[in-house]
Amino acid sequence: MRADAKKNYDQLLATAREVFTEQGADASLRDIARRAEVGLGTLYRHFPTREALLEALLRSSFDALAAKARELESSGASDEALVSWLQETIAFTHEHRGVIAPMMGAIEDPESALHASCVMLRAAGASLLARAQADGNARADLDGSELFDLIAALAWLREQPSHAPRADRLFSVITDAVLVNRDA
Amino acid sequence: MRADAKKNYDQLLATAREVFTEQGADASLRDIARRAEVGLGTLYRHFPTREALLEALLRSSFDALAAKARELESSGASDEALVSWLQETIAFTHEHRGVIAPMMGAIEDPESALHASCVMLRAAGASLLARAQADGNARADLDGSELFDLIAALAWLREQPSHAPRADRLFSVITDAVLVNRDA
DNA sequence: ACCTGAACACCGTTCAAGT
DNA sequence: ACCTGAACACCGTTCAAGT
Repeated sequence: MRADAKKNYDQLLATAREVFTEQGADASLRDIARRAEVGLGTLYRHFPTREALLEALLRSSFDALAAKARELESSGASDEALVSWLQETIAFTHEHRGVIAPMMGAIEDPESALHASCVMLRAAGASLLARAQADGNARADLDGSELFDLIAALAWLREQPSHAPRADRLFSVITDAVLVNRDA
Repeated sequence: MRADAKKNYDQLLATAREVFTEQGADASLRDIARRAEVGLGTLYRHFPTREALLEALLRSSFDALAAKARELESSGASDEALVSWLQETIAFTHEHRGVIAPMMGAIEDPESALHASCVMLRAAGASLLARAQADGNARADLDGSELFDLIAALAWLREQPSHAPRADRLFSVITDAVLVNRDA
């Protein structure tokens, strides 16, 4: 990449991070180009879709969540491992308001720039779920897609201001539904 | 209301119903005015906000859901009553794609035209939940707001195309979480 | 090889001018 | 009393013209 191109690329990413943090992942791309002091066409060539920009911005976070899952797989209790990972994943989406809707769109669209990351995330969750199920700690009749749906639902809820005071409560209601209640 | 005003009002509502059904509750208001063959200003005077238009369109459905809840309250099993009502409520939102987000925004915003309907819906669910709790059929540590959150989460999931094949499964996972599992 | 911004086709919302 | 649509301030996306 030419030096000036690289500079624009980096500047766009840094500005996108700022603007998405302020306004959510559906912020105006025009505004990002403007604040990055870069032509609108430059943004579109580096990042042909909003998903491509999100992917470049969030790739390392996706990787970190996948790494965390691998790490947790060889940790103590399989149910606690699953719950911690769910918590971290929800926290990640919460830090990036508006990202769960494109992720949900991307998971079954191989053309989306977010597809691979979402599939990886679903697989990471599926592994932790499988271990918990093998231990008898999680409902046997759930799969990775359903876990991903539950994550998405919780993530979307957390984006709703009216839901905020109940976010932690609902998280535990849903995780209770995933885990086998060993006190029963 | 003057006769011509009434005619425009009705025409707008009928067209909005069509367009929202085709494109979801976030469809273009301009498009609705155009297809209703009415000036854009006329739409805005009759319905100052998108919420006002949705409210006029859906009021009877909200009333029907509240009536259904009252009816179910004096029916057989309290757990089955709650589940049927949840099912009908989710089906309603599914018929009106895009409506759950403004509803979630309206529930804590008294200025929203959808506020009263949403509060009514939450109260209707809360009644059925309270009866199921009194019978020992539902988790005691849930309230109407949390039930509304769960409804919203399921409704949002159902709007996601990728989720479609798992909609019924996830519904039962969530209702299992609400109901006390009497086989345990 | 890369950048720019005008151009196009849309929005939501307001409001002066009309009937 | 009500209606209309131009006007304004935005979008996303493309692409001819520049360096």
